[in-house]
Amino acid sequence: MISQTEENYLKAIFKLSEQSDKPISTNAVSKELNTSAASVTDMLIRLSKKDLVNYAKYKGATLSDEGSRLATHLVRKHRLWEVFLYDKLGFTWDEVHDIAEQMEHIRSEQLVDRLDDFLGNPKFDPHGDPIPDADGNFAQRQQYLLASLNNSEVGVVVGVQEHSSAFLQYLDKLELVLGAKVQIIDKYDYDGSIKILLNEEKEQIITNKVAQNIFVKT
Amino acid sequence: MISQTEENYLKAIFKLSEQSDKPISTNAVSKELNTSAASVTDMLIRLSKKDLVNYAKYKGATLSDEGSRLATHLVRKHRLWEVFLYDKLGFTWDEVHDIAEQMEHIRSEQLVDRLDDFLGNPKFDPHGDPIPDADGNFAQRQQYLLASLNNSEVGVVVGVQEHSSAFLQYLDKLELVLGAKVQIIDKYDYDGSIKILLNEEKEQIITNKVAQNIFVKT
DNA sequence: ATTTATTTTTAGACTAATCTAAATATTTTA
DNA sequence: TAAAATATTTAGATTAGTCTAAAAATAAAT
Ligand SMILES: [Mn+2]
Ligand SMILES: [Mn+2]
Ligand SMILES: [Mn+2]
Ligand SMILES: [Mn+2]
Repeated sequence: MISQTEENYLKAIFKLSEQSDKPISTNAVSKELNTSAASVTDMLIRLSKKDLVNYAKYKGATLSDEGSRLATHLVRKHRLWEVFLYDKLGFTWDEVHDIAEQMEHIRSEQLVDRLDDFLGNPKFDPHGDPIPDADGNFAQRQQYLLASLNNSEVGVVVGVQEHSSAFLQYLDKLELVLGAKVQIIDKYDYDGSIKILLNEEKEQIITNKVAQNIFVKT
Repeated sequence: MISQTEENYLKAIFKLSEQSDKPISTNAVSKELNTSAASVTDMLIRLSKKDLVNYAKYKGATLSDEGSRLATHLVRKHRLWEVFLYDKLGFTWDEVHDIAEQMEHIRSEQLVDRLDDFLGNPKFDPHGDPIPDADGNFAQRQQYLLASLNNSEVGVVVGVQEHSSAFLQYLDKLELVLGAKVQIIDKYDYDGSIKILLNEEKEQIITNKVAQNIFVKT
């Protein structure tokens, strides 16, 4: 049996592994989970005894096949619950994550699969992140950073890089939500800010920081 | 903050308190939760330090007002999730309890209240047990044991006393489910078994043990 | 009213998960 | 490449929750 705490460590390592190919350092995990580095070392030793991570002293950790499978399943549950909260209960996209953090730990294969069907087998969660299927396969999609588009190019918002409530609420204010159509009018070298045409009707300027955290498909 | 384990103890004491007015003994809790009596003593001391139970050595425990409030809220969550699993995901009444045991610990006031609305503010769960509202008030209903009806009396099944999967699955086979209409044809003193007319069409004999575990309204 | 049986508490130990402080490795910088 | 800075591990402690075995209290039976 694997504990909720162990699950959280696996998920953290999984998340960090998406951002880099190298083994994940003790400190990276410690920062991600707000625990001490000492605690992380302890846990990595425990997880490697269970063959869920490959760990070598001072060398960091990677997920084993089984660890990876478990982490992917957690991500599946997390994102399906986010869809449930958003689609069925009317929560906003900045509210769903914290509740899903709890719900992802519910153990019942039947529950996950029935939930998936109940929700219409969604392929993406409310933040545009892909939902792995029962076999752990993610839907892949070409997506670019909004900041990388050139003048006059058009994109549709399909995801976010940042997931903080503050950022998501700010996007609501800017009306830069999933599905929004964005055309690049001009890019200003001075501070990297970008003038866009939003949904073919409204021009506005967004900062580079915002544009660096939005994914679009073209 | 209260832990999941503490929540389970509160719920156990709450459940046992429904069956008797006296303080709940250490052994009763230990039996209910499958833990040692020593563990229960430890926990009762901890819970009484948090003013969630009133506990005196060798005298058993009762819930404080706050403990009772928390336990009722857990029951509310448990039964709402059972309705969700039954109504929305198509689980059977013998499957919902175990999953709800996990889901009842999810912490979010908003979630509970939105779920309640989503489900149409149900007053009873799939076993016919009343669901407390947000203020902790239960819908009360006159209900009798099927075994207590007299010859020719009619009742509608509205609940069960036993909640074991074995019993619930057996009731499915007998078609003695919630809503079934039952008329007493004859009661046999020899072994207490009862001949009933089910849904105005089928006669069958049920054991006293079954009749003692079914609630009907008349 | 003693003795016997049962219940409950205490004593002591264990595991999971966490922390701080100190020791040791690794990496960076000069 | 030696010194300084940073990262990681070890040592030792703490808390929640659990257990078994022994001691003490309560209840039941003779
Ligand atoms: Mn999330
Ligand atoms: Mn998400
Ligand atoms: Mn139940
Ligand atoms: Mn129920």
